[in-house]
Amino acid sequence: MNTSPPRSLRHAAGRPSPTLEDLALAAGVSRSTASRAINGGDRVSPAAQAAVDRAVVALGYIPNRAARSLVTRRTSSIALVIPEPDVRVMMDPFFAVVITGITEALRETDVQLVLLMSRTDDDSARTLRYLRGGHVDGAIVVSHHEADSWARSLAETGLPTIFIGRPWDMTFDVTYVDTDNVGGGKLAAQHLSGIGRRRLATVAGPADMTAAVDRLRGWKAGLAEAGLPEGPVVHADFTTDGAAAAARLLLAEHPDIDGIFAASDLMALGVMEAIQAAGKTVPGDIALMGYDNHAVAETASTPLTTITQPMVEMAVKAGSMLLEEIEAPGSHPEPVIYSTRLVERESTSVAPTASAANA
Amino acid sequence: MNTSPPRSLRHAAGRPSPTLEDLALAAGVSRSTASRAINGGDRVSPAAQAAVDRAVVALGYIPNRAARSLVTRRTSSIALVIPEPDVRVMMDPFFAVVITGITEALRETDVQLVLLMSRTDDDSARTLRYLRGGHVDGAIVVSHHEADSWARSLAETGLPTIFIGRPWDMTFDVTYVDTDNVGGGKLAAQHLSGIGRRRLATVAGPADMTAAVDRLRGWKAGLAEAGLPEGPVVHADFTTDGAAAAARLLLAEHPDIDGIFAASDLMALGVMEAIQAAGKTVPGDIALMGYDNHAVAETASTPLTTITQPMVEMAVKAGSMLLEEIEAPGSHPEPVIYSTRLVERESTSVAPTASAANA
DNA sequence: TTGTAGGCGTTATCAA
DNA sequence: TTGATAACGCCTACAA
Repeated sequence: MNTSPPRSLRHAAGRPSPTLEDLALAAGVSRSTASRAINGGDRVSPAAQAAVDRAVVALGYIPNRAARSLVTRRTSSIALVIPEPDVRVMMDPFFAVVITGITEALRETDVQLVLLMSRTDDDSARTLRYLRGGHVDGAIVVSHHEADSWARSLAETGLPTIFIGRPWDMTFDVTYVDTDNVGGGKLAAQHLSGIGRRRLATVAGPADMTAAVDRLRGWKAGLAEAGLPEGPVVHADFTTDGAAAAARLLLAEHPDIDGIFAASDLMALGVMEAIQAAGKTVPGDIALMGYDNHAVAETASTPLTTITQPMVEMAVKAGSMLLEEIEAPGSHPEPVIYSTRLVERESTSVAPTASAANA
Repeated sequence: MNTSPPRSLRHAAGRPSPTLEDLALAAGVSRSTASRAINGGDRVSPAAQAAVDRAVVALGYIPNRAARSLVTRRTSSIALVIPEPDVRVMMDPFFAVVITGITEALRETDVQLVLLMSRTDDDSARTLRYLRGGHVDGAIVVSHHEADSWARSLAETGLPTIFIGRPWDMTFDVTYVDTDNVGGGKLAAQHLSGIGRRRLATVAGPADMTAAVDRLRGWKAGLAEAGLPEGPVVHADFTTDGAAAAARLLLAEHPDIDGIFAASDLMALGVMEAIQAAGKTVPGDIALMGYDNHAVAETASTPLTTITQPMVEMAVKAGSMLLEEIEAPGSHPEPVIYSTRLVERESTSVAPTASAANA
């Protein structure tokens, strides 16, 4: 097993940065006092504190993280693990939101975010090694697919970890944040049945992703509550093209459908293509719903009714929860679930609209 | 000045990980031999190497980065600096591409990517401190706005740095990668004039971003080459809504325009809105071009002719260039410019098409 | 080829 | 409140 750096990095020779020793000298105190002054100023006289503060700005002193980390066993950095083999999925604004939210949570901290993308199994092994190596104080995992066993792997390391999105393997009482996908799916069923549609179908997401499964579960529950039959279910891969193909089959087999719930806005776009290709209109013939309140939902030729969820808040929460768990190890915070909300647009307006002529 | 961590992170107490000492003991060699065996195996006998290798797997040994970094002065990590105050801009797939590309370049390396997003001036100061602190071996800066002075700041630190996108301040002979925005703008002018459009206008990007400025420069040059007048120029902020507003003004003032070049696909969408709101058609009345070959260009109600650029390659290149510069300090690689290519779609088809009836 | 010894910059312990 | 002093885990001359 090769534990050496595949490539080494040499450092550009520059003027060496001042050390704590230099700082203490300049401030006229001992290293210990300087150290204390720098770290919160516990048990240091105002005079000494002032002298050190002055020296810090004078010298442009910046503590050496490696040295500090070596003795404190803290790295002041956390990892964001993205076990996403597919580059296209990475394009999903979701990740931008997650990164932004976590960064926001870290803002008042000196904690840095290191990005761990593992696309291959090989990557995963390296990522896990990195995580176990104590190189970060905690991790946030964007959990998606059934296959990845990050939950168990990380539970075993004891590293403080927060999952964004309910992980598959719940046997390790992992801490996570999520949106109420079940509730969102139910909202969709309630809305479509509420506007009088009766022959409903859904284009669900991949069966190996919790978000997709939960939305489907909520959808079915909502239909049952409304006294409607389950109706046809087809699965697609959260992409526009995939959904278009799935919807074509769906429409061919069930030409009388009058309402479709697509489990994502991107998929709804594909479904809309298929509907129009079949010579039907939205919402005239078929009311269509998406999910996510993605930017495209608003700009679509027929703006999409969709489900919105507080993604940024969720990501911020994940960040702050991780910080808490790092500071208070052993505290196992409860999972946090954010509720979803319906956003009505033209694609489910009760009466057929002018835009239906688009078809 | 407070150089202390605003919040501290304590570590969960776990079984201490094996040290080099433990490894050496288990392998029956000295620390130095173990160290050498781990780092490339220079001057170590096959027997010793084998013993160490065995011990590594047996103990699950992982080198302590902090300790290693302390003595080697290398951190095996690089920073991606995103000086982007606007969250919405972060949603641009551009960043996903950049991150993916850099990660790809780092794949065979043990170098980690740390993300430095600085939205406020305060953030910038902290980011800069982090960079100067020697906490990373190099940095990649996504350079966008005129205001940020990262080029100078980083040049002063001597930290190996690569810019993605030509920086504004070129007085410090910074190394960068970019796409040929001038060439792309020229392509647009050539194409629109080539299909017979004569009264051309452009919705340019923000005047404080090099990409926007360069595209505009190329556009003007292309018009000149084609013997056409410069035509009207309006600026927008690379968003759909902003472009829609700008285009409304443009169309009101110049009702006879028959071709528009929007400096991004997202902006082209807004322009299309404005055109249709004005009761005109694309491409019947006005041929419309975008830029970026963004996913929306293909899915737009009238698919957009646009300019494509090898963004992933560019990002990968940035990563590998940085690694090179880190390994060979002082080598100042030449900037690399990737060429762009036209992608023809319906929005500039010569003859008016059925979709023109969309209006 | 191997091992010994010293030091990287910081924090933590403990006596003053 | 202060300041020696000893780690922290690793690499690297240097000597063997």
